[in-house]
Amino acid sequence: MPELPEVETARSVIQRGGLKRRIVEVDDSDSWVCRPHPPGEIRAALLGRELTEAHRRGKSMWCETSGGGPVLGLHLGMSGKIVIAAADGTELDGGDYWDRGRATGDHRYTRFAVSFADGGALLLVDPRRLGRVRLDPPVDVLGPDAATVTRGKFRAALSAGTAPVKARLLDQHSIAGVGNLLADQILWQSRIYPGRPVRELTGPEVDRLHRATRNAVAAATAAGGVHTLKIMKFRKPGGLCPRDGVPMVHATIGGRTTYWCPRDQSA
DNA sequence: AACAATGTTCAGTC
DNA sequence: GGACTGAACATTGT
Repeated sequence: MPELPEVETARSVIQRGGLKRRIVEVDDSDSWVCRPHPPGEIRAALLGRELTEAHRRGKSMWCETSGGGPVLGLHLGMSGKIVIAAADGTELDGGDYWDRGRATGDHRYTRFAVSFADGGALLLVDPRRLGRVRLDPPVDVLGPDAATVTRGKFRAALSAGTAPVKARLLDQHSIAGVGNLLADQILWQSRIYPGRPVRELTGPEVDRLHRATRNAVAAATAAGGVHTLKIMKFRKPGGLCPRDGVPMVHATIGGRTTYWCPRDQSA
């Protein structure tokens, strides 16, 4: 589920409801999600502290903690979401594709939990268990955030190499935050073939990609998630490009299923 | 039952 | 060492 827009929603939920509450219990028993920390290590580092600030870069989130405590890194993986619960049982929900239609309060897939002194909690709910919780995560290795990347930084990230442009857009070290669906939207909006080597892109094409990236991220964030992107309506078998009515085609590019319009995104 | 899934990482190759 | 590719990871839904 989560690309940059969903992660930003989750960060906002933590910022709004998860800060300044004393931590009295932590369930870090899932040693896969909490790797490389052994069970109890994250718990011991957080007990008695508060989360004081929630940050995000690309798809990575992290929270500062009080009293000179460690940074708590949170990653939603392929299917995670953050739930903030209040003592009275009400929930602030970071939103989740996988939970649409499912009763609220269904936390069968909780993989990590922080309980607060006021009776509330912060939960990482993640059916596919590819999310991750760790202390002091490395965030400096990420590229510039896709929501705010400047034209100059964007040009630099796409200036050299032979990788398909879609693979480069998905590379979190180059640009942080673009996932499979955003990438298809960005390339379709820019009318560029996803398999084109970045080295062959012209200056105007790179600038189109930059504008499309900023636009797609802003639009999806405002509308509530990447599932609201225009391309979702025709990014499927039998889908027709709304610009010219041609059937979309698909193949694996950059290691991921990719849809494009063979008419105006020609190789 | 087989396959794909909105993500990351690691081993292998050039 | 750097760039790049494809498989692996854990689990669920179609």
